[in-house]
Amino acid sequence: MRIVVAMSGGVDSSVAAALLAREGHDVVGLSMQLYDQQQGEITFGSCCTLDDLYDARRVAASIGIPHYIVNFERKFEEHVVSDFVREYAAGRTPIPCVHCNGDLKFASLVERAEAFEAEAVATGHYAQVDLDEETRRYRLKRGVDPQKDQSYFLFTLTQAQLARARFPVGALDKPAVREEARRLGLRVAEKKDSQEICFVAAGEHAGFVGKRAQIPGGVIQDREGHVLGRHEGVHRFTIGQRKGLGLSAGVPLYVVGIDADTASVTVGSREDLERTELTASRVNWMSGDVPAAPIRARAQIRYRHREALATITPTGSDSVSVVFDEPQTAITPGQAVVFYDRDVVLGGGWIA
RNA sequence: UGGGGCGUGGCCAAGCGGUAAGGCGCGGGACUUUGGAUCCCGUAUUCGGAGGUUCGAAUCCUCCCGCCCCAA
Repeated sequence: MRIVVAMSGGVDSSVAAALLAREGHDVVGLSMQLYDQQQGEITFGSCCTLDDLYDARRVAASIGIPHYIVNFERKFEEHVVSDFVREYAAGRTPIPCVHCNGDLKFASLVERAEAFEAEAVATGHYAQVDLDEETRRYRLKRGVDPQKDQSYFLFTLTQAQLARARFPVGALDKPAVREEARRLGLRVAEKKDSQEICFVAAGEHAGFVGKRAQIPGGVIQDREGHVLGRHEGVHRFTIGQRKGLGLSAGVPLYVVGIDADTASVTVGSREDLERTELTASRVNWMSGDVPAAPIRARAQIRYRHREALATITPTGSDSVSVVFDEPQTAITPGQAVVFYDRDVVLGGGWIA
């Protein structure tokens, strides 16, 4: 079977490609060029740089598969970067990785795959897919390694995309992946895990957004409306944030509310961050139909959040109301809420 | 200028004769394919200023400076 592998230049996708090749598949490596490497405008983050493309190329060569670099600069700008800026400007906190996965890797890349007459698209995500024999639906499941599971970032995938998706490292844990990389002699075996937003250097995202959007400053207030200080734009904050407020009080202060319309940021105590309910829109019930009645499931409100039991009530074809059994800390608009039945992703949506 | 109170690191604050707690903030690290959180480490040779008492003072005394409250 011909399979296209999205190679980022990291260990995971490198091993994914190697495993598929070893299984005898006709593997084609594709790497996405996401931004013009020549323009000094972007301060580079930790992945998808020229060095990473080079690593991907070298890995492809060493495992004996063809490798191509596809130019996704425009798509990346359209789907990932512009959304990132728009969301922050609106006082929400975006997850660029979800768009990168859904809109690029599993949408645009699938199109490219067709040009290569490939039947499937593989990535280095820690997630699993299988076909539910009863419903004849594809199911997205958590990766075997609970520490590295990335199913949360894949909740927008459709049945058509799942049908073609392959996650070769999803059945392994990270140490096993590194071990495999070492065994294969891959140059990226000890490469550091990617982290943080790939197109923005650590700690620079506020500056990045500020350069692309005019965002007014405003006040920082407590829950009673007392002005405690000023800030230079709502894009510098997210719900639950503690650092960078420039305020001191007897107890740590956290951002508990952001209002882009009035450019105000509200702070409060840690307890003030707790909420039991949320609503989500653009919900993708990826493995089934919209439930006819409220369901009990576990909901995860951020990557690395321990999923919590909740009652999920559909309020429309793609909207839901979620009520947790226990209060959750820092439910943040712009982040995703993903529903799980054990390790199976039922669906997910965007927190309003 | 009658009475009272206070001035300790960026903020708050303990200490009240024995050689500067703690919290917040800030910096660094760990963790992490979003942001945030969390955890660990660091952060005043010095206590508004100048004298004095004392073996020894942020702590006692004197004067000065600056705030605040009450009364007129």
